[in-house]
Amino acid sequence: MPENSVTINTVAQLARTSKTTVSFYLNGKFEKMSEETRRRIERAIETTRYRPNLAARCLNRKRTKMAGVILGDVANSFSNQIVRGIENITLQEDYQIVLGNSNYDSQIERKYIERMVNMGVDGLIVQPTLQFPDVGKKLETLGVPIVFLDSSARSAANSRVGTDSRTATRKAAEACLARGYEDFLMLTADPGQLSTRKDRTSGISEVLEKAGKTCASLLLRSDTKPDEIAAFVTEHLRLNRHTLIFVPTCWALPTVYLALGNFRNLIPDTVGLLGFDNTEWTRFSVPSITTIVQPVYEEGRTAMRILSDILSGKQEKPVTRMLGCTISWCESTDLRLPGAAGSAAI
Amino acid sequence: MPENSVTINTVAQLARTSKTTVSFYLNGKFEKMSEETRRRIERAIETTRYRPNLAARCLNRKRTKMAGVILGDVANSFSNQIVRGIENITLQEDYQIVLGNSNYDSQIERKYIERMVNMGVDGLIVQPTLQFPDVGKKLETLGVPIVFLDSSARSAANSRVGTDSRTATRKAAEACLARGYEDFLMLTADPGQLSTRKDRTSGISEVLEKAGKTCASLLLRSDTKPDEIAAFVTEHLRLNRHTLIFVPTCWALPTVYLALGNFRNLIPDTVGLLGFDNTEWTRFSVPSITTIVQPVYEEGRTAMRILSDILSGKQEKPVTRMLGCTISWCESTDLRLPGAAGSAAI
DNA sequence: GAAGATATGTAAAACGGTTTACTTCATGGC
DNA sequence: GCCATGAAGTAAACCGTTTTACATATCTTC
Repeated sequence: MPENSVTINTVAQLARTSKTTVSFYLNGKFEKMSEETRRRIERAIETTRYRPNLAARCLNRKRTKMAGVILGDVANSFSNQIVRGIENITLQEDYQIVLGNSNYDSQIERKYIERMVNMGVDGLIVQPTLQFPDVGKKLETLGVPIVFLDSSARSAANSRVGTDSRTATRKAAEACLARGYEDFLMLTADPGQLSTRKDRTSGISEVLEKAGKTCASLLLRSDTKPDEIAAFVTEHLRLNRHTLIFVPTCWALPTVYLALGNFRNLIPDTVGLLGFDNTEWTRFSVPSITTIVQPVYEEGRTAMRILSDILSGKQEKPVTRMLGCTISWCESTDLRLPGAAGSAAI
Repeated sequence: MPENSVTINTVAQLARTSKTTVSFYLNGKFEKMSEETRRRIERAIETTRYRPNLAARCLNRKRTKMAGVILGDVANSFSNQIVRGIENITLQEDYQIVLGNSNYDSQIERKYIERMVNMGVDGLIVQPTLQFPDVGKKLETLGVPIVFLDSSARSAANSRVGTDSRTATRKAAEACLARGYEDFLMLTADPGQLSTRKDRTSGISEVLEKAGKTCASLLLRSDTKPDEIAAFVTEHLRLNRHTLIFVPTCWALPTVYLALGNFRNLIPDTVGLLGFDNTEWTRFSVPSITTIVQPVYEEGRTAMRILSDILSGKQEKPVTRMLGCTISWCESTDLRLPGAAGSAAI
């Protein structure tokens, strides 16, 4: 028998009381209960090893203490820090995480949202796919609060947690200008509708415009080969110098780094490299790579904290919270010119 | 109202039939139903946007289609590949993942196991903490099947999925001997009770014994500083040459790599470096690092496959399945001597 | 045309809790 | 001695499904 056959009735019987009273006990309503009865129930629970069946509880209760978390790819470094952050709060607030992987596919995403709502999650934390905002109208009819990660989609029904990558990018670009880089080259994936991606590029455009400079760029696809990048960069460097290569798309950084093979010895003096999201290898590669760092763990914590506050009634309306980024200065941007070394909050 | 107020009764009413029939429909038992009725139910479900309440379903059904997954640290590269592998199966088999992070703490682990069983998960996949096997006797009374990851704990109640790192280590050591490394140095954390860690070191000892060699070693703690390692290695290299440094503890590899700063130019000619678990940075660092690779994604898939088979009755008894490792040959072991290049299954 | 057999369907009892509405008893005040 | 109050406790309804056991109508078969 997979099911534990000791129910609230078993306990009530053993404690010589009613299941109502046991239920009260379980929910911490001790007022209507004598010291004596309480102890009998306690003993009965202990000897029977009784554990309440959560499904039954969910049935006529509002809350299941489950939080649905739907991410594009649970395996990448963004996601796993997010999950850790969420977990940090759920553990102390007694929630359970139900995990879904949308694989950046809005069909699967929708499927997961439906299933999770049906199984009774109290709320959702979702890193939405591109298409999601279109479905936004349905959010109000969803019935549960939802927190979006890194999305610009607003509605009356959803909270948001994001990072201010625009400011960070601007500061980084300014600092690099100050360090002596004169020319900028952007290697990036098509930002498409993704506002968070646009922020990263617009932050840099803003600075360059102010400095009266322009910025060459190459659009990367997920299947762009290192050779293609290398050719483009070679051609670019034939005409320019003191170039800062900016790679705002974090999954593209390894490919770019590989493509730069022949230029590595030019880093950081002739060519600088600025990426997004530090990982083990950006720190340990030689040269190590300067990156703009999003506070991902904190983002997860914030998202779950918001959800928890909404569910407990502490927070009435949907919230938007933007977190500041950090710049992790490493060897790939010229350290020998004046400027901060190490990590800097902005 | 957070709850969707359209129930099976709403549908039954609209379809002018009984909720029993609707329930049958929902569970695919069409035999007892006229074409006509079926269509009416279909339409009613569609117009009401009815979605069955999973909690109610769980109540008197054996299965909740939830699988509990408890890992030491959901954020590391081992875990997230595991989760991806599990997710790959759950998606097609219609299970939901309920995630827990034990933080390698057996108290938290136990708490999660209890909570998950109470909430009705059909089965568990657990990367057990060291202390867990002691609690092993309780497994039989748990009521749900459990699959252990990378653990030697056997009982009549649990299945296991692991990787054969011993064979892989042996093969790698043999290959390195053949490539000309004469001296071996092991930098490792205390294996303690962890049999999977012991396998990694015993694999190498076996080979060296056969070759009539011994192996110096330094025990690393989680707080060992790079300087300390550097000093030890310097001293060792003063007396030895053609040394292969073997780091079987994957979290220690970056620290060791950092500590080897001054010796990096000696790699791979004078000093070789062999690690465990390839990651982005072991591939992209210069020189890139040869590692023994566990098929982690496949491990996750296998674990969930086993669980699913047990739950569906396809599999009667607990299973143990060991997966073969791979060696990812990179620049840090002398490639210019004869031997395979690239990745090799063993 | 009576006796199954078959097709179609349903009422009611689970499932294991929570919540509501009600009871009983003791106490105190006047 | 009567009423109000509060303390301690419980029976029964309810949550939304599944499942069991039974009902009815139609079709075969002899």
